[in-house]
Amino acid sequence: MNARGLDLAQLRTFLAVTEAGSVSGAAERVFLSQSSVSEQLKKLEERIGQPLFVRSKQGVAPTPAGAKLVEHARRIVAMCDAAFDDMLGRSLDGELRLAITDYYRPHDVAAIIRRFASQHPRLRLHVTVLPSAVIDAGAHDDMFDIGLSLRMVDAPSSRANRAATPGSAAGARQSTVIRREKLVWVGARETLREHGSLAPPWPLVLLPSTCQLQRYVVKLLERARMPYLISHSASGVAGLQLALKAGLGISCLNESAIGDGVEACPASFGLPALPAAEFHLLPGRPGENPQVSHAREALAALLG
DNA sequence: AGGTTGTCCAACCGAGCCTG
DNA sequence: CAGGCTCGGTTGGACAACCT
Repeated sequence: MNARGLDLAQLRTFLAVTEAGSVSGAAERVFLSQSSVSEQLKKLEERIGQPLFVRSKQGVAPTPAGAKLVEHARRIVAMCDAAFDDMLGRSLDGELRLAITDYYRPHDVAAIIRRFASQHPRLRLHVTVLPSAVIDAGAHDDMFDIGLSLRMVDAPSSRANRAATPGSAAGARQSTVIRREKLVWVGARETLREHGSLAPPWPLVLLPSTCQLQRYVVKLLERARMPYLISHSASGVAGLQLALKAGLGISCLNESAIGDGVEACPASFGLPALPAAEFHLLPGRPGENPQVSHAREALAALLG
């Protein structure tokens, strides 16, 4: 190791700790033991000459020095990865069109895409937010290069996809499940706590019927013979979150899309049980540019 | 010059301990 | 009890010394 400067492995571990919020969580990410991560942090702190994290039983939080180092570390690691890919002839350039559902980790997705873009500075990234049904339907068109859609685990389209065998017309290539989350009924925290219960008909905050999750919710309530009224229609998940927070009604969201001021409805409401949701990275089209295939692999590593 | 051996040291791990 | 730290043992890479 150099007598001066920063060690790349330690910086990667440092970033993993920052992102995981704990030493043990970071250990899983970087495939080391908790003690090894702790020792690497200690060495990095000794080298820098000041503590980078405040330790507690809830995990770790960056000190001002730690927060300062995060930005440097991200740039250094991204530049290193980009240089490595470039030397292997895997550097991405040109235009890449990404279609993504807005249910996917709304609070993190911008940072993930920014990190992807910084790893591939020559890439011109074009991101479009679309309903999952549109993304799935466009899988065979030339609307986008890489698609990320949401599917309910017990929904027929999902089952069909899972059952697809290589060589079959519809599912010659399998999509990749990159994340699985619970779906939950949600409403404004204040409304739920103040009233304790809501009376039917259930006021629903929904997206347009092009959203398969919202169609699913309506079908579920109708099947359970639970009266509802659509109290607010939003154009996207961000609008849905605002309407929920304002107490305009209840809706169904995946865990990572639950925003501030919104929380799960209590079981006492008796709302129907919801399935899990999966985020699918659509497979490449036949004859796809190898660069797009590589971009898909790189994105899958970041999106998980 | 190239191969083998011995030594050093950094990195890792698991166990046990500490702390709030 | 969960999460982090410390310690002792193990492993593997780097390097010098030695041998063929």
